Amino acid sequence: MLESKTHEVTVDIVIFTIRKKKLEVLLIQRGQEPYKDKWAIPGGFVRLSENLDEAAKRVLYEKTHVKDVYLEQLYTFGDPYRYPNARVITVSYFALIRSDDLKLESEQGLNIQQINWHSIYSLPELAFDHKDILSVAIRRLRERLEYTPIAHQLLPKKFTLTQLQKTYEVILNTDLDKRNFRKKMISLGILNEYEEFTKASSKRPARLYDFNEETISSQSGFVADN
Amino acid sequence: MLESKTHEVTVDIVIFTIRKKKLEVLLIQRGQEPYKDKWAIPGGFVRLSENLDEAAKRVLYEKTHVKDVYLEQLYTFGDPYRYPNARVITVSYFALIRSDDLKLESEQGLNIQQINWHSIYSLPELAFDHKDILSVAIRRLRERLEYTPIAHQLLPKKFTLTQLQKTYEVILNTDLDKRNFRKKMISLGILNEYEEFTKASSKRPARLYDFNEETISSQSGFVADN
DNA sequence: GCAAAAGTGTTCAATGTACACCCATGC
DNA sequence: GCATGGGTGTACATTGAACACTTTTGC
Repeated sequence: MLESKTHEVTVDIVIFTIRKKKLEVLLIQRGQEPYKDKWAIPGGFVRLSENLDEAAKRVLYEKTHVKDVYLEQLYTFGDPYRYPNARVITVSYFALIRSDDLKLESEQGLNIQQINWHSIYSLPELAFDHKDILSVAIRRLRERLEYTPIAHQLLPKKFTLTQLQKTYEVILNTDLDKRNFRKKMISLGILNEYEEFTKASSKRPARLYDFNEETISSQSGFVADN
Repeated sequence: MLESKTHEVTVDIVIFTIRKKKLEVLLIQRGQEPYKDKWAIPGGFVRLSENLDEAAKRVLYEKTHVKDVYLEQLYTFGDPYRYPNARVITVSYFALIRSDDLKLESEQGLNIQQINWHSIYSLPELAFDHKDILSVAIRRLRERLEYTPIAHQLLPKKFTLTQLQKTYEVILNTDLDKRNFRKKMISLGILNEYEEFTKASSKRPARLYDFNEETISSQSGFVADN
């Protein structure tokens, strides 16, 4: 029934970004069987010489050419039938990137048919058990957002409180109260406030902030980042 | 440097209990190299025919002869050098059992040298990266305790609020206020109150409670339990 | 002067924390 | 009657939620 005699181990990486005011995930359309033409979370085999975080980092780089991003291990999927005709155990990760850091499509080269962002609310049919992986990823992302400053991974170095709030709203898929949100963020003491302002677009300039350093570095309980 | 050409996949299971008013973990003393005589978390290879939860359940059963316990996947460790001369990727789990469900030592048979409970505060030297696995497990256990009724896995079917509180205190390694603890637990609405009382040991009898069914079954977000 | 987004405080409810005494039983 | 653990309530501080108007700018 199973053709392979060994376990193969892959990493699959759920790559999130915010684009067009939506939470989107990067998917690749498969060029061959199984699940030809279905969309899949980017992944690849773990090499014998690398650890899991390194494998995830490498695969992420191969697919997106971005480095230095938030990467966190999620969960390991190993149902014997998740992958037809082989025993493939996959260690899933999630990553956050700024979508404009990524020069998609263009230099992606040859045999990848399609690589594209998809809103998490209108997903195509996914290959394998990737729907499960994605739902674990979304849950974890939202959890992290509440307790850690990961939002900084999706924002420019300096940002306005409104930008920050929009990021939270998009990820959590709710509206937040402006005053309460600002009060909360400021009281957390994780932001630096600058005397710089957006120079404007026909409205009142907004003050710029960033996350302070200690906050960012302490965020990584189980993060492979560097 | 690495002898193996393939990944081997194991599950390692951090098995907790409360014994002698301490949080303890089940360890096995290794009989051969590598790490001969060092203590290790129980584990075993994942068979091609079984999924990860099943593998964990099986290994747990083989080592302890207990079934129907709380089991939750923790994290996957895959450093190429974590296991000498082989590439062994391990999916870690944690489990909770009532220590008196386990008839240790006796019928454990032949070639296991030693299997024993160890307080998490006075651990022997551990093999491999098992210290890391254990610290992830402890963190996760404490997290779960705050949000889910896993404590019922460590208690008799019916228990007193004092027993419940002691369980929390031992796991969290803090003292809790009796009145606040009771108020909190009762206000959560997850307990059933009985008209039964401990018949006593020279003090006032205590009322018995249990966790209500829905609570217990909904606890398993990512639990392999049955 | 007006459109558009930035910025700001108070009230109320809910939740968490600190804390000390009486109760029921077995001996 | 006393030792042992069981059981209970109140006051205060902290946190989260609801809510509307003024400010600054570019045009």
